[in-house]
Amino acid sequence: MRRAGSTRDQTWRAIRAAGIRLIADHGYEAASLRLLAREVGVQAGSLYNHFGSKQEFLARLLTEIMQELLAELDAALAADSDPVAQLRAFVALHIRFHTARKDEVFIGNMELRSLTRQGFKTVTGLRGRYEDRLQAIIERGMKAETFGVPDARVAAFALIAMLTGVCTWYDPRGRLSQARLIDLYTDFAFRLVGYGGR
Amino acid sequence: MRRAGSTRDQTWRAIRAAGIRLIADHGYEAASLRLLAREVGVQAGSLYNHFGSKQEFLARLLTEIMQELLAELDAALAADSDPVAQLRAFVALHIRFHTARKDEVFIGNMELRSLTRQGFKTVTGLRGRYEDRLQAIIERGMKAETFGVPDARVAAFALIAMLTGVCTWYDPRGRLSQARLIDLYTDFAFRLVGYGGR
DNA sequence: ACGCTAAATGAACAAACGTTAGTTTTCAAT
DNA sequence: ATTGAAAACTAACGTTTGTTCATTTAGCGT
Repeated sequence: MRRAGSTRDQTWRAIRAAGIRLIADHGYEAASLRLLAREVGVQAGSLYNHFGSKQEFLARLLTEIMQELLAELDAALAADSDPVAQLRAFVALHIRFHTARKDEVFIGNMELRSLTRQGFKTVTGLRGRYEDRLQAIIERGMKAETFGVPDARVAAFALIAMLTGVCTWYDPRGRLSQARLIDLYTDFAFRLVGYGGR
Repeated sequence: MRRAGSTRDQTWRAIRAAGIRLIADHGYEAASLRLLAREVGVQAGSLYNHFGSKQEFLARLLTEIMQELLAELDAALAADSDPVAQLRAFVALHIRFHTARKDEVFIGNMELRSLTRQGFKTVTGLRGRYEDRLQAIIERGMKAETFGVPDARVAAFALIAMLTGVCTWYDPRGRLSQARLIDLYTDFAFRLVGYGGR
């Protein structure tokens, strides 16, 4: 039987939201489909109207998250091509995304190993492009002699790791507001790339 | 039957090593005891001669890892009480530990959510003490006016996240040696805390 | 208004899971 | 050399897991 007032899209959004929360809380393997179904208010078998397998579900979640992050980044970087402005935009976007949607990026970082080869390649490919964006900003800043780092690739890795760390401890009701966090980390970022004109 | 030439200690070390590798590769939930037993060369039931439950096994692994990290840190910091020397020692130890024993720290960061409340409290308690060490170094550096950061706690978090990131991409056979990494990250660390005399 | 499709149900599947129990063999101390 | 404890084996247990299937019902385009 089909339930009254249910559309494909509504149910999918509920599945997606519950899936992200459950996987973030317990991990992919420990998040059972029966538990997921209960959270959605549905039987376990019904989930297969919305995905082909649990594995495909995970791959879809992670891929979509990375695609959204990358799309938002490109939108944020389009406004200004100056490396200083772009680094500022990068930090702001990254922190905003990683605090507002911490569960999603959390599983995006944690559950890569739960993917099969194909999904893994897709998601790490997207992640690689994200890292490349930052590396390119740093390199252009060095060419313009406004930034100075000994190794642009490692600097990009160090920066992203530093920024991503917030999603492991950030608490929306905590001591620091999102805006304050962005200020702090923007400062750290410019220090890291050796930008003098702060 | 007991197997020829086997002692409690030998088997335990094999279990520990295989457990760390399997959990790092597949995650705690996905690392089954039957697979672990096969890697050790033993039957699944035999594992219960060495731990009380899978959950206790994980808690023991993570606790020991954090204890060793903390002990090595305290040993490294004992040599010199100067904040500059101590920050240098902190970075060197952290990178060395996180590259040499990357699987262990990897699960130490990833599998916290798989612990029950008690184990979780123990491990995060140790981790908190580790973070406090770094925060104390930064604060003493600020009091001496050799360091300058807007928020010592966030700076400590940012630093640790930055340094810990290496264990997600470091490859012993890759472009960068361990020594080179330490140099790079030491530089980043001093930039981050605003140390002028580099 | 009707009919087709799509979303749900509930029951069942085999496989894999953590764990326990009883038994057998080796090690180490007497 | 004998004995008691320790470490391994085999076998089985009750759950839980992801997944499938036939069936039922609601939504939507014609």
